[in-house]
Amino acid sequence: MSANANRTGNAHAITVIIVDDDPPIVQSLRTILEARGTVQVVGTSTEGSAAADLYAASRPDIALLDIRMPHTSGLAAAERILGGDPNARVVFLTTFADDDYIVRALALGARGYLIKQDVATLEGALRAVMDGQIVMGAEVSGRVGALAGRSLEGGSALAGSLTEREREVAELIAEGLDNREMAAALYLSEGTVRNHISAILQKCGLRNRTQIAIAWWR
Amino acid sequence: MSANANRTGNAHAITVIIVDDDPPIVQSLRTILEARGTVQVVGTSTEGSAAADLYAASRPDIALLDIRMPHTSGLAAAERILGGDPNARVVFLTTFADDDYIVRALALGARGYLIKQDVATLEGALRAVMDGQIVMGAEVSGRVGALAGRSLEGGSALAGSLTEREREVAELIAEGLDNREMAAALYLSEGTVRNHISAILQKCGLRNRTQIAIAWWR
DNA sequence: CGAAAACCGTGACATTTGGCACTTCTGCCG
DNA sequence: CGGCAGAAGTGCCAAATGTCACGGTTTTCG
Repeated sequence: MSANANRTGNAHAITVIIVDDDPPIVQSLRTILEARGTVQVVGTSTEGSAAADLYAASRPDIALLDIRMPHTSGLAAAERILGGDPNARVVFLTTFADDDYIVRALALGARGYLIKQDVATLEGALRAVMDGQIVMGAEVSGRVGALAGRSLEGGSALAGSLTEREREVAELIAEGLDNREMAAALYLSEGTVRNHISAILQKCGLRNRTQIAIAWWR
Repeated sequence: MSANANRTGNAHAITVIIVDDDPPIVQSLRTILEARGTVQVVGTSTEGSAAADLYAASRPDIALLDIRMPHTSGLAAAERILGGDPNARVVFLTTFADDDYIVRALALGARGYLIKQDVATLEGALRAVMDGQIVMGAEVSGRVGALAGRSLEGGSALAGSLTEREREVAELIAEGLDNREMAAALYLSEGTVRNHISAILQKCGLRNRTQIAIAWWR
């Protein structure tokens, strides 16, 4: 609202193409991106196989590609686009964090790997991409961090700053116990177990017990 | 939907601290960042060892750390900051693509890895970080792609009798998604996702989603 | 000493989850 | 053709989970 004040004198709108197999998504993305007038959608398609041609024809600043599509995946489409123009700015859109895809996406030379859902942050991300940065959605961070950690060594993102009790609770979660069982196993009340879990989630930046188990078995 | 909307404080002035061993750089960064009034530098230091205390004292939205410093490196400083607050937004600054560090930076949970030189793009990058994105300078991208090791394995310790859809759901559970996120990811209703989960639990003799995640990762 | 942190507990509360019943649509097999 | 299984959906319900705000104890450390 009060944000007005176009920061950069960069008056010209960012041109993009959108390729996503789901028509409603294409439409809503277009509407949202064009709302402020700083992004202009110069082409759309629901077919991955059409992406490269669409790119060649419209030469947008950025190509937004859904990574999961029926026939031609976003990765294949990106490969063809980048084959034709190695300086193309390809940004992938994904509905969830898939670390297998993100590695391949980055290897291909993608400039972004964003989460479709949080649409409010899309425009800012595209602007950063125009500035030459590479942008990844927050939900992907965990997976990238885990990947990076894996490629180094076992850096337990979990064990970090947990207290002894919290570590015990985390271990039991990783064994598949529910709160009642943990309370029995540790001679605690169920409420206390819950408090420990809340502390673990807060400290580790996780959202639920399943993610604790995943982090434990990295 | 990011879960870290916590105490973001709202709004328009992003508060940052700057830690860099070179005083002129600190000064010029401060000047440039504050020029527009959208970023407020609430603390600076030329000593990596002081970073964690400075962070704890000023609680900025973002900590900007030089990655190469004489005594305490930016990585060590970040470790201490993130140890105290796992949701801290740590952004590294580097003089040029020093890709050796990026892997460790990402493993630590850094939100950004930017090139000091192109200062004009800094503010936009910080804004994207505030939106929950992770931002990397373009020069760094190559190394991340090289992380492409083997992220290929996909667990199937799960009973083989699962249908395709059920397998997909199991995989997303193992990624840590909740029902709402899975529904969005698979274009299903939340109710249907639950039905699939019930089927998985029944078929595999498990009792909750956490056990599905554990089984998936062995 | 006094402050801080770990630890244990309670109770209220909202949200998430899992189970169950029942319907619809599709493609496939005998 | 009928029957069946997978997939998708709805609605309802109870249990499990996570958060918050407390109060209490003990230990650690400056």
